[in-house]
Amino acid sequence: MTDRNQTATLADVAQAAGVSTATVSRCLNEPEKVSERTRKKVIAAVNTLGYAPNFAAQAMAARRSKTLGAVIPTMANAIFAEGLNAFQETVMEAGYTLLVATSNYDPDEEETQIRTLLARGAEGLMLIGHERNQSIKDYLAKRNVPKVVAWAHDPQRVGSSIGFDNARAMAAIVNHVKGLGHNHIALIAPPTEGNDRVQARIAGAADAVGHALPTEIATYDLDAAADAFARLMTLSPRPTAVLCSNDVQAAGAIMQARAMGLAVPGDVSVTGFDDLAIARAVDPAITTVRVPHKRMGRMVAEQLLSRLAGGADRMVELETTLVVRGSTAAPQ
Amino acid sequence: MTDRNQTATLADVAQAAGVSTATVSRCLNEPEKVSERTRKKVIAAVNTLGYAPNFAAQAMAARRSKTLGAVIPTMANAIFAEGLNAFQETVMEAGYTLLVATSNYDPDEEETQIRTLLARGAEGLMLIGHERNQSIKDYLAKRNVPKVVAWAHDPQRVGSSIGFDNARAMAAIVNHVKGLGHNHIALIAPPTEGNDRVQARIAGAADAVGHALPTEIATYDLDAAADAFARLMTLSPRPTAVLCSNDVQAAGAIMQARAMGLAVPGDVSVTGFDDLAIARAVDPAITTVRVPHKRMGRMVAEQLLSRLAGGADRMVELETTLVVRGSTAAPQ
DNA sequence: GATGAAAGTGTAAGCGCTTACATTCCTGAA
DNA sequence: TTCAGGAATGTAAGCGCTTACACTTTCATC
Repeated sequence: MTDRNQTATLADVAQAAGVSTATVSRCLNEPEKVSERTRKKVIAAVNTLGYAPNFAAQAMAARRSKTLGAVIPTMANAIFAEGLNAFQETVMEAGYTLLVATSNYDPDEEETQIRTLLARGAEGLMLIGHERNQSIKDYLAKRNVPKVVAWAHDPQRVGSSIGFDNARAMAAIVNHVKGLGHNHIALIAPPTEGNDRVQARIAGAADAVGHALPTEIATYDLDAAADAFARLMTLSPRPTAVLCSNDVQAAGAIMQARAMGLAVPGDVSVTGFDDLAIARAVDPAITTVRVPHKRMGRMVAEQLLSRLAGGADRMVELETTLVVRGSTAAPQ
Repeated sequence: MTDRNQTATLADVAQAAGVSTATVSRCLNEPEKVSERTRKKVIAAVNTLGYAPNFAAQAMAARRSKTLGAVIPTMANAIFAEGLNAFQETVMEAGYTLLVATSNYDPDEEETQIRTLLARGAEGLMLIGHERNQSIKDYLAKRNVPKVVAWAHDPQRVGSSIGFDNARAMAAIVNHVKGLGHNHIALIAPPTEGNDRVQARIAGAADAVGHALPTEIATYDLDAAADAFARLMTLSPRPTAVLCSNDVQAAGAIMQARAMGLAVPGDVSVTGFDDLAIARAVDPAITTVRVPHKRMGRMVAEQLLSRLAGGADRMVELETTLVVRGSTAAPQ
């Protein structure tokens, strides 16, 4: 801890330029309020000293951090990557920086991450799904932090959200499969706790067929999905269609089908969700639901910025589209 | 901007607990220095007020942020996700928080991201690869910011790095393919500018065969790789093996081969790099190089923390392993 | 040239914390 | 009982910035 990280301060720049710190600050933040002459002097000083503003000091003095936060369940698969990217881009264009945290699908972890982001000065949050601990909901309400919920749409809720109707999207898949003639349909879904998107999908599927479907729980990786698929294949009657909550799981299911010598879609149809790259990479390509991730991310950012500027809450429902590919066909 | 975000401050807690701010601060940061009695009072006050420390103020007063930064090329594919995750976990265990930024494989963008992270108080950085703008190198050197380079190992360089020998890993693939009897080998690689890992891989392949190989450049997505594969198939003699710089590209190549009616590995062998999930999801599964992402991420964090604590620079070379799967076979 | 408004600049008070140093309290040995 | 010395606490000086307010210049107008 010697003089590491020694950095020029505003005062250094001011001295070098022969002006006051106020002028330097203005020059950097509201250049139009400073005369041409002074501006040049200041900029020269900034450059020679390699001055970079200290973020903490800035945030503290101005009492706003120009920072937004996002907490997503995971970075481990691509589900959120694209939306987050679009979110980030939009946010940066507006001069804000983004703090990202992951909750690992754990409500408690999400809560601490939210608190951390807030302590770090996040002025607004993007959150995934509606469901979370009551304590953190209260906290957010009390602090009056603008937030917008993404990846979910539920007209029953209040507040800002940009998302799609998970139940309806799932129902669309079910109807497609039913339309092909399948009567023995089963589900592979990730753990439902704290995940209202998945709950909605399971419920949507049940609604569409009129009863609850046999469901195996698997985490978001190939092997877990493969195991779940194997378990489903022991049921009798054996399902002729397996609907997965995610393309990765669908890929795992297809992988396992291959290992078991079952043809897809000949012996069993498989569907995914999200339309990730992997959906087209596997053989057969996966019938899935395309979610407008990019658009969603961008709209979340816009809505959040609008809330920050005093705008009203808004709920937007985005359309999803069924993408039929080779992994589904009529049962033999 | 009314009284939004009003939050209890240290002073509020101090008043509520009937002690000084210094005591509250100590109670939170060095509890052992405070008597049992006071501690209880303070903790009670903290809870009833819902106090959370203001990060900016903390960082400013203590003149250290307990923050590390990482800038990775992209979150769009899974390449860096796993390593970053491990990095993050290790860093959090040590009580640090992590700031992540993406450069989109653009050196200039990387430079601004690094500056941003530093302005935000990052005390150390994880960077991918050795190659970057001289200006930012100078800046880091001048500010004496501890950094460790990941994903690359180059004995020629100085400083801390945890990585593997990209050239050697690629040579291993080439040797495997050559060993199967292939003489017409081609490459699909991402844009090489500012990406020393890819440059090393291309060079490693060239070394292993004794001459430069026909190479098509494609970004990290299925379609770009598919196009690149199609272009390679127009060469004469037609390559019997296509080595990709990444599993996603390999998946794209296989997808395209299927579309063109070419059998993999019958008509053409394909290899990948990284051993991502997708490598096992596709059919045939991809012969690839397994990189110890998790271990690497963890070691980078440890090395960075050690540097922060005054430790010395260290260069670690990790082993990679060739994983032979169905996508490679002897040429017909 | 005098005048007042507008434009440019400076002064200084914090923002919410940490921490060196000063002060007070408590303990046990003499 | 006394008192040294450690333990517990308080006081107050910043950390590097922004910004209200005060002040000085500039300049068009009369």
